[in-house]
Amino acid sequence: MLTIGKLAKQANVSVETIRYYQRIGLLRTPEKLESYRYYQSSDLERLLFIKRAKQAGLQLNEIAELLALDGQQDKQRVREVIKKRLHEIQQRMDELAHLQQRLTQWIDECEHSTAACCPILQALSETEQS
Amino acid sequence: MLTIGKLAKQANVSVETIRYYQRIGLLRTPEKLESYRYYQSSDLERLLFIKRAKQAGLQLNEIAELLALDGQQDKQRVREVIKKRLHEIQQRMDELAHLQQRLTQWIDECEHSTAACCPILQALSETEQS
DNA sequence: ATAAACCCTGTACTTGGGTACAGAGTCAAG
DNA sequence: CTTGACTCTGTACCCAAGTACAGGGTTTAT
Repeated sequence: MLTIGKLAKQANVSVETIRYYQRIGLLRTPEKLESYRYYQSSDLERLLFIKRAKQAGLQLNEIAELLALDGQQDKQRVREVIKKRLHEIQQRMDELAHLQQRLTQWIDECEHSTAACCPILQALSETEQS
Repeated sequence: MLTIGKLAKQANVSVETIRYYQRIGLLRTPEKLESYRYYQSSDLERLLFIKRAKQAGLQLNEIAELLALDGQQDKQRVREVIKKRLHEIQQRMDELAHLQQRLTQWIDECEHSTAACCPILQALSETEQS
């Protein structure tokens, strides 16, 4: 008899996480059997699917979509979901690269400047709009 | 007489944003003068500093630290703040690069596979722990 | 038989950076 | 002297993905 605590232990997630997934409709909430709810191995499999997909960088709403697709062999749609995520990842990486470049340049300038006042603070205080 | 609305317009931020910065202690809240609060050019400068630092990818708590340092010529500490941010950016980029690699590989496999069932869903359903 | 360990529901809190009101007071232009 | 645009304080809400209880009931191990 798989209670929620044992299910949590087997998937190595917290009970609260499972309840959260239930709240957002990602996992079913089984009927009560004498005041407790009992789970099946299919619930564990689904939970493990979610865990792996999360580790792969997917968001819960995307995982929900994949789970809805599962079993329908809709390869096209699966790829679309993944490609959308890839696009977002690429965008975020581009942004971060820009920030990195700017900050690195500042550090550089600051390290090689002989000015008493830090050029970083100077740059941030300059009144011209970029 | 610079009221909050005019200050907001000059810095091109919303009134609510200014009030938020006041709430978290990033901007001062001037005394009331006959029921309204009036601002000075130093408040505008500080607000613009915040805006620029934000554009440069710094977080508000880091900006608060820089503002506390400002005028003290503490170049060392300024660099430390920026370097810490750079480190976090690098970590996040590494994470994203990993996710990107994994998802790209999956897309590839899925596109070249002739299996009826999508290999992505397969991978996510496999019971072995990574 | 009792206490620890578990389960239930429901609600509030977290982070970061704000946004969105409500309800009341005030200022300025026509 | 009114009306519309502003300001004030205070509170609630947004996103994502949970975490953290409180205050009950239940089951299991000793």
